[in-house]
Amino acid sequence: MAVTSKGEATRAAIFQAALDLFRVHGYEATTMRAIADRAGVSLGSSYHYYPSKEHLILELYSHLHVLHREACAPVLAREHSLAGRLRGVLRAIVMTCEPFHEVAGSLFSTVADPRSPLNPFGAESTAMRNQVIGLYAEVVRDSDARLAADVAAELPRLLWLYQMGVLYFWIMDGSPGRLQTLELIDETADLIVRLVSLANLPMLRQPRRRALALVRAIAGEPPDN
Amino acid sequence: MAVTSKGEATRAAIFQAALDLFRVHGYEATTMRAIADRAGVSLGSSYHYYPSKEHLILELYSHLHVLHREACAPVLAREHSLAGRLRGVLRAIVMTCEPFHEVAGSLFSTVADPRSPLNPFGAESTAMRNQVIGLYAEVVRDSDARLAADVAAELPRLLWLYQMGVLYFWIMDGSPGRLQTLELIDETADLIVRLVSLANLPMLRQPRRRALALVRAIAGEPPDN
DNA sequence: CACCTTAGTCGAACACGTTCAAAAACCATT
DNA sequence: AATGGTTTTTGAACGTGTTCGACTAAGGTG
Repeated sequence: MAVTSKGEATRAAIFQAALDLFRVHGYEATTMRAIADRAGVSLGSSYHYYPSKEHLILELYSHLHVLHREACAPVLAREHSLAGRLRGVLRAIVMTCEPFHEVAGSLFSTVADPRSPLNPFGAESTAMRNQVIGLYAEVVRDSDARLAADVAAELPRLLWLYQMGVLYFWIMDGSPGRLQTLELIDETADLIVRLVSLANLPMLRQPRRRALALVRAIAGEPPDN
Repeated sequence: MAVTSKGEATRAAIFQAALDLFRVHGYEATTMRAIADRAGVSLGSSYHYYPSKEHLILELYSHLHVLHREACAPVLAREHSLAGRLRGVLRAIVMTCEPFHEVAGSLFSTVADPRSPLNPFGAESTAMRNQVIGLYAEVVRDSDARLAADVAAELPRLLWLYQMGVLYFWIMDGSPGRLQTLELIDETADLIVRLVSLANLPMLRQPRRRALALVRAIAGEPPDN
């Protein structure tokens, strides 16, 4: 779509204009005509670089993922408790996405559609999914928590799912300063760590085995990293 | 919106036309003009009865909810174990919605948007939400499971959330006969009952309290039924 | 330099959801 | 029957995302 450096510059200008307008007016109130105007190009040109308005969100999506990894790095280097690492990573994602809170709803509903190539569960986003799961594998691996091997094996995938739940909660969260989301993160991160470390209790052993078997059966080894 | 019986008939015709077209072409590919045409009314009339295209989905929802309640009745009358009742209700919802499986994806992504008036967590769907939560209250109340009072109080709401998770899984499920979803239901229903009945263990008491407090803090008493 | 290919640009036109003011049909009351 | 108010219906607009065919600019090739 953008082959020459001139094309690349135009593409960047369109994305930047969209970003600015999204921030100020939100996603829906921002028209493609306004984006084109601000970028100094014609309406048609915008569609030369981005096949649809939603594709501008997609660009934002990968943009945010990079920022998130950067935001995570310090806390992952510093913190060693599993709960602390989890909290840190989740807080980081909320902070990173905060400027786009209003846009996030549209992003989510776009991506939630099973037919969307960007659906987090779909085949086409395996790479991105594995990156995020890999992040949580790192969260688990370098923590000082002592976990059973079978739990440790499936935990990253489950934490990835957990992150998606938290993000959806955040999208819906209208509380000032997004305090509800922060409370949710603090409480659930703690709860998860507590439950995971209790998983060795004799009484929990059988449910744990079946639960993990279910996760394996569904998420399957085939598309594994 | 529909005061006279004639109005009621028109409203029904529009809904029926929408249903037919949704089934065949899906939600997005169905235009309001096509619906109006098929119903034999003008475009404007459709908007007299349904403020927006999305409101047709809402009607479909309550339509399906009625069918679901009917499909549930036998198993709820017969079955007394909590796990059996849960399984029954969830299988029933999957069966009921099956004719709309292909459409469900676009419906979901439309409804998942926080700005949509149909968002399940939003204010406008409180009535529908409480109906479903009420169904799960019935599932819990008339079962022979012995639950702590605090757990029993929050469980219906949590089961409603669980149902939404299962439904999203079902939407994504492309397996023949939807067998994966059925397996998920069987396993998780069992797992939930097991965990809930273990909630009285001394070691689980404190996490349980905090978890329930969190649910209360977030779902809140204010918009309670 | 002339030519050709391709990337980039443009803006008019289209389709669809939605709005609105006015017409028509309907119904109760006089 | 006539009147007045309410419900229902209509179709022409409007705004917006998207498409498309044509034009321009740039760069390589003989």
